[in-house]
Amino acid sequence: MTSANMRLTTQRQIILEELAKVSSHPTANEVYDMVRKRLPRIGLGTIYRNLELMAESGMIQKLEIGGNQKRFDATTIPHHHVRCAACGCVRDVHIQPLRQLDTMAAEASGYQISGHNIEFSGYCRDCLEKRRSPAHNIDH
Amino acid sequence: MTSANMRLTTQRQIILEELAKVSSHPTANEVYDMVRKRLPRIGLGTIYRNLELMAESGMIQKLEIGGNQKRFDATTIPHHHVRCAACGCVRDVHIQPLRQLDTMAAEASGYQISGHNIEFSGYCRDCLEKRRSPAHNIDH
DNA sequence: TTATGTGCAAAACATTTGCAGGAGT
DNA sequence: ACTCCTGCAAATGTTTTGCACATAA
Repeated sequence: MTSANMRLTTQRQIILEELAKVSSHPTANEVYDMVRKRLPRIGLGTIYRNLELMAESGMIQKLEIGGNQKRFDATTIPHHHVRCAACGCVRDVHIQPLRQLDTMAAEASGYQISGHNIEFSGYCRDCLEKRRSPAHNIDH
Repeated sequence: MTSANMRLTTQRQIILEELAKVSSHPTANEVYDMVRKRLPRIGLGTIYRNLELMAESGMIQKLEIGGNQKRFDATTIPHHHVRCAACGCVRDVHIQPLRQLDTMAAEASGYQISGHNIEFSGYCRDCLEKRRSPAHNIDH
């Protein structure tokens, strides 16, 4: 399935619109909740099928980052991500592409390398606040 | 649970031994199959519980890389991975640590960054062979 | 002896799929 | 009209959990 012969259904338009509204890299289920407000009868299967198809045809990105669920991103510009070790939230990290990494990896592994993505881990500002606040400072 | 008060059970010893034997970054189910040859009555739940505990206590690494299953690695030395886009196999990529990446990410995101891991994608040698061989050269 | 761990089975999730009816082109 | 797509529900695959019994310390 290419975007050329993909029908422009109401469901697809709305999924894409809702995904473009947020920068939170929602899971399929979160997209379902957003879309359901406008299309109450849509099925979760439709969400999965279309997110997958859109990712394959390059309209959106499917993120394979840590955690139990896949996440989706309307942005197709290559960039990296940081995930908060405490709350699991995901945020974009735009740093300049380092193609030399691919060369190094090709030499080190013997694979033909097509690209990479970097997942940073750390703590978001909200979770840092909570850790500093005395009420929650319970280092077991 | 820390390694200090973790009992050294037969199951744990054998899981660790079997994991250390391979460099294929097995999934929990693959570890189960390896361990079952020596402990036929072990339960899959025990495998999951112990891999998780060992990862938490730093004895092994849990890899959160693309694909549907978590993978495990007896090596605790930090390193990166490459995953074959065709067959899904995972292999180590040892390149020198680039701490400047963390600095760049901290500036770009506002998070407190504790580290990163890089997942390269590409094709392994076997899959490159198959793509070149006329018998399988069926580019749809 | 006693807290921790195990095997087993059931539950909990995330995701995929089959199918009959619906809708875009 | 003729595909392709959708909603629904059931199936699949992975991981977690409750519980009675077993075992390391």
